[in-house]
Amino acid sequence: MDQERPVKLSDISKALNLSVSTVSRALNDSHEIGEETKRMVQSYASKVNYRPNLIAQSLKEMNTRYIAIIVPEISNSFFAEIVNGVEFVANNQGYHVVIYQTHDSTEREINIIRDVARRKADGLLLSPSTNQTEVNEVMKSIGAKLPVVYFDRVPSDNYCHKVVCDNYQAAFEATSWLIQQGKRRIAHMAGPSGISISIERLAGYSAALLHAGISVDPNLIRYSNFLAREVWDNLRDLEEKYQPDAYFASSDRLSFYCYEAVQRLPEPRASEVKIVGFTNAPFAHLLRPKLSAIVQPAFEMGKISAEMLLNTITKKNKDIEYGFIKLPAVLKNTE
Amino acid sequence: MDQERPVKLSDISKALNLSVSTVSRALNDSHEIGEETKRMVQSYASKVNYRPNLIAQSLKEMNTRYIAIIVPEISNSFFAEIVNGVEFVANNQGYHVVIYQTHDSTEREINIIRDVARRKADGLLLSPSTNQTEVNEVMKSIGAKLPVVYFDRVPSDNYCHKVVCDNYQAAFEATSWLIQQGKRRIAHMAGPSGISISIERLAGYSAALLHAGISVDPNLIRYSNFLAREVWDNLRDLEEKYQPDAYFASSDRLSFYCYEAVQRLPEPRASEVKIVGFTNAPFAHLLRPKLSAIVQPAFEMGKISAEMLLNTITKKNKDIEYGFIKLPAVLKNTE
DNA sequence: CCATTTTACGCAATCGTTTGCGTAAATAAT
DNA sequence: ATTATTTACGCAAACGATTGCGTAAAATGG
Repeated sequence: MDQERPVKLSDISKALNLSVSTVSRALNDSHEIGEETKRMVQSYASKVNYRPNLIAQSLKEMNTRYIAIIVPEISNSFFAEIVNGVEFVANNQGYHVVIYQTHDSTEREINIIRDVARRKADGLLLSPSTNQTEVNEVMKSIGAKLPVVYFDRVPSDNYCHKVVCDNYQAAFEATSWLIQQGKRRIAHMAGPSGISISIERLAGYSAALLHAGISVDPNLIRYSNFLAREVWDNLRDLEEKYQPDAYFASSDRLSFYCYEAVQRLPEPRASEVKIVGFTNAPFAHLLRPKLSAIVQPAFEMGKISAEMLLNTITKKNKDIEYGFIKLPAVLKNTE
Repeated sequence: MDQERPVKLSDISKALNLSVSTVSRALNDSHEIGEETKRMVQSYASKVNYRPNLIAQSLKEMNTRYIAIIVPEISNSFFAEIVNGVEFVANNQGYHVVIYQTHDSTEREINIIRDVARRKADGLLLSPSTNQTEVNEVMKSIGAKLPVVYFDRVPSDNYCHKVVCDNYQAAFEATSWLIQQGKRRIAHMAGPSGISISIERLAGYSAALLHAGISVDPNLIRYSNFLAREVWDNLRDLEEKYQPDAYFASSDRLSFYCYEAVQRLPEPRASEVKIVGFTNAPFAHLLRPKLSAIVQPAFEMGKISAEMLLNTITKKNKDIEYGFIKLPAVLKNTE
C-alpha cells in the first residue's frame, strides 16, 4: 500500500524509537552512529521509501543544487544544444538544470531573473535579450551573490564570466566565402543593433568586404528583431532598390526567414541569390537550393559555460578570476 | 551600495523596532496591522529591496507555485510548442514552469520524476518515454499526492488525466491522401511499438489502406526508436526489397530522417517517392521536394494540459474527475 | 581499580517564513 | 465609571532537515 503522505525523518524516528538527529546522521552515514543502528535506520528508510525533502534541505544548507539557464527560445536549435551541453556537465556534478525562456521579452527576462534569485538557484547562465545597463540594475537589486556566466550575447565589460563563439572570425569567413563565389553586393541581415553578437558579426562582415577591396554600403545592412515580418520587409526593400547578389544572415531565425523570402522571389533570382547564415538547425542541410551555414559549437559552449559556473559556485570564497572563452565556428554546406 | 546578503524579515523588524510577525503581516497587507505601520514597513521593504525567500515560503506553505514538464527533447518543435502553451496558461495563473528533458532515457526520466517529487513541484506534465508499468511503479514510490497530466504519449488506463491529438484520424487522413495521389505501396515508419502514439497511428494507417481496398503488408511497417541510424537501415532494406512508392513517418524526427534518406536515393526515386509525416517544425514547408506534414495543435495541447493540471492542483480536496481530451491534427503542405 | 578517552546517541538551535493565540491599550457600549 | 469590544501588535510554534554541543555508558590506559 502506498502512503498518503511522504515519510519524513520524524516518522522514522518514532517508528524506531530514536531521535530525529540520530536518524539524520545514520542516513548520512555519520561516523558517530553505531553500525547496527545505521543498518536499522537505512533499511527501514528504504523500506518506507524515505526521500529527504529538498526544500527543507535547501533552507538549511542555503543551496539548492540546481542552476538556471535563461534563453530566448528553446525551440531554437542553437540554444537547445547549449542547454544540452550545460546539462551534460551539470548532471555529472550532481546539479539539476532548470530552463527558462524569455521569448525575447525584457519584462519576462527580468521577472525570471528575480524569480531565480528568490528561489535561490546556485547559479545562472544568461544570454540577455535585455540591454546591458538594465540587466546590471536587476543584478544589483537582487542583492545576492548569485554567480552568473554570460554566453552568446554578453556584456562588454570585463568583470564577468563570458563564453562566446568567435563571431568576428565566423562572419569574416562567411562573407569571404561569398566573395570567392563571385558575389559583390552582399547584404547583411543583422540582429538588433545593440547586442554583442550583432556588433561583432557586422564587424567581421565589413572587414571581409574591405579586405577584398569592396566598400561597405550601409544601405545593404539591415537590422531587425528576429521577427519574420521585419526580415521580409527589409528584403523586399533591398530587392526593389539594390538587388543584392547574396545575403548574409546573422542568426538562426534570421537565416530561415531570409531563406524563405528569397525562395519566394521570382526566378531566376530565387536560385541565383546565395545565402549564408548562422544556424545550428539539424536539418538545414536538407534545403535546396542550399543554405550555407555557420555552425557554432553550441554543445561545447554549453559545457564550458556550465564548467565555469560550477567552478565559481564551489570555490566561492576564493578570489574571483573572470574568464572569457571564445570558440571558433565553422562554415558548412558550401559546395 | 548593494547589500552583500539578501535582506530578510528579521532585518526589517530590527531596523523598525517591530516583531517579525508584524512585518510579515504588514507586507501581506493583513487587516490586523495599523495603516501607518503598514506604510512604514512596505516603504522600508521596497527601499531595501526585500524579496521573500521562496524556499522558506515553500517549506511553510507546502507548495512551490511551480509545475514541472518532462519532455523527450526540447529542440523538437512539437514539444517546444507544447511547453509554450503550458507557460502561457501557467504564467497567467502565477505559476512558473520548469522544463526537463529525458533524451528518451528511461533512467533519466525516472530520476527526474523522483527529483520533481522531492522538490515538491505542485504538479507534473508528463509524456513518458518509459513503459507504463514502470512509470506506475515510480509514481507509487514517491508516495505523494503529486497531480499528473499525461500528454502525447499516454497510459491506456482511464484513471488519469490525458491530453492527446487524434492520432488515429490524423494517420488515416495522411494515408488516405497518399492513396489519392495514386500511391499503393505505402511504407510506415513507426515509432517504438509499445507506446500509445505508435499504436494509434499504425491503426489509422492500416484502416486507411483497408478502406481503400489495399491489404496491409507487415513488411512495409518498420518500428524504430527515433534514431537516424535505425531509420536509414530500415529504409535501405525497404528500398532493396520492396521499393515503396510512399512513406508515412510517424513522428517529427522520423519524418526528417526519412526525408533525408529518401533524398539521398538515386533519381528518379528521390523525386518520385512521396513522404508525409508528423511534424511541427516551423521550416518544414521550405523543403523541396515537399514534405507533407501532419501538424498537431501543440500549443493548444499545452494550454489544455496546463489547465487540467492547475484545476486538479487548486481543487485537490474535491473528488477527482479524470479528463481525456483529444484534439484534431491537420494535414498541410499538400499540393 | 580509578581516571580518561571514546562511542553513540539526544537536546535544542537554526534556516526564513507564516499564523494561532495571547494581551496591552484604545475605543465603544451601557 | 465600569465593562465589553476592537485594534494593533508580540510570542512562539511550525514546516523538515542538519549540526554543535552535552552526556551517559562503554572502552581504554596506567
